Amino acid sequence: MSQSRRRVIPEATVARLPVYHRCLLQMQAEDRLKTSSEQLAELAGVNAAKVRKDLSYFGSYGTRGVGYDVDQLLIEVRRELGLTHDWPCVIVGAGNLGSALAKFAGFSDRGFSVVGVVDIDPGKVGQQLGEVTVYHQEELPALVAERGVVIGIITTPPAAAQDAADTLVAAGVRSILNFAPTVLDVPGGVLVREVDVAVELQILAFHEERRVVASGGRTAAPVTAPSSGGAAAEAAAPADV
Amino acid sequence: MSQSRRRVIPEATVARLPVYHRCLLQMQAEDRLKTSSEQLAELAGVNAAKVRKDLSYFGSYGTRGVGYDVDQLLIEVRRELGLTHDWPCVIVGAGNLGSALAKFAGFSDRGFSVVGVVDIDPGKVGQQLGEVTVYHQEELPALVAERGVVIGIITTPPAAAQDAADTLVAAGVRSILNFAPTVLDVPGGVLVREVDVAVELQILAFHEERRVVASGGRTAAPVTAPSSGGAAAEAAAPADV
DNA sequence: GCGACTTTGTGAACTTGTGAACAAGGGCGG
DNA sequence: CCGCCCTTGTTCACAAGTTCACAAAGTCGC
Repeated sequence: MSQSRRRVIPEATVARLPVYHRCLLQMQAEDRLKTSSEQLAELAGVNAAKVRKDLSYFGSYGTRGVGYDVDQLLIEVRRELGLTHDWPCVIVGAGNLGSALAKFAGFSDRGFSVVGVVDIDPGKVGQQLGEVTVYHQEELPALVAERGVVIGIITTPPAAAQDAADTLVAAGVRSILNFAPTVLDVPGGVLVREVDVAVELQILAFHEERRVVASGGRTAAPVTAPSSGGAAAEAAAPADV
Repeated sequence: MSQSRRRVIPEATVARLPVYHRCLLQMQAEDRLKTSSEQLAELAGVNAAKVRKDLSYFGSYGTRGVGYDVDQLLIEVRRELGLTHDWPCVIVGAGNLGSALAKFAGFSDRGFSVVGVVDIDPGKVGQQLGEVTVYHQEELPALVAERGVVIGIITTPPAAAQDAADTLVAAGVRSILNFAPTVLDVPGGVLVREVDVAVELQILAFHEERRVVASGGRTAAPVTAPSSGGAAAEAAAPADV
């Protein structure tokens, strides 16, 4: 009980931890040894109080009057995010996006390794995408079992996404990152995160449209669309009207 | 005043509108004429009450006892999202991801057209990515001005992202979709949405890690990580324990 | 050593978002 | 033409998340 008392980290905080992690990595790369909630907030684009509260959820080791030790905080955040070990992922769908992600080195250095790409098209099987090989989708269960895959990334066309999800779930994968524009129907216990580029564009379009209406066609009117919905960020600088 | 009375749509609702839009498109494709908040909720993976409340914000035309007319609702949602006209976009960064997005047809049919890709690498200039040509980044202002670009999509490496954003802003773009893992510093009035694959994976990893801890290593324990942060979705089906 | 200064950690108000419950209102059968 | 039934639109209470403000706690200069 004593160890699980702090163990209720709000989702909103969880979503920000990776950003802090990234900022801390950057600081470490710049040989910065100490930092403050103020600095971290600046870099992460959030409020300083929020940073402190977020960090306090897992009992962080800052020193009052001084700040945080970059290395130590990084270790804490990394542990909290489970980045102390490697996470094997599999990509379902070897189309444009799947290929791009497979070749992309951007998250292999952050604890995630793509152990394989699968596709239902036999013509794509055997292809080499960066350092990753394309297998047939039928081999997915074997891949999951042998390589200990825990996270599945769906980059199929929407019509094939549900099937991809079913295959992943059947193979034992319970964390899915879905790039296909479909709401997946998965059994309880399976966590899905949706990333839909079109949705993001439409949200931008909404505000853009609103902007024109609100300003009567002017071009430099500041919008008032505060960050929400997970990924929005509106610059807080004073408008230069 | 009478027309701007309803004009306060919460961000959370805005983020869901594109999903409803997608579901309605699907219904229309299936020649379904009428629908209910219940059906729409099922398809969109949300609560029925939420659907009704969301739709009521822009004074929707449902009929009590009957439901919503698919075509009409689609028109309303489309207007609200500003999808009645085309949104010209430009992609900055012709790497793996930028190329994939340029070739991707997935949002051209939803009102967004990529009018060009720009890069700082002269070696990439002139390439053809699907139906889009790669230009030099210096030509971005001209592209924006001539083609009326309103949305910029950044797919550069993180180190180049801020420069890309500055270039876009200088060219007059005020809506940016940022795929680079960096928090952008933009002037007031510019809206940025961040999409970071690594962040998404890390959020999944967090819950996966937590799952192991919570269940003592069991494999089928349902997590309790309700949707939040914009893109999370946990299956609500009863766990088959 | 001691006081002033700095920055954390947190309690509490406040805002935003959600889910349930229900009254209002329109269609349909008789 | 009337009443029943169904689904919307809305209200309300609660949950989640954010921001402020300040006490606790540490360091540094003198």
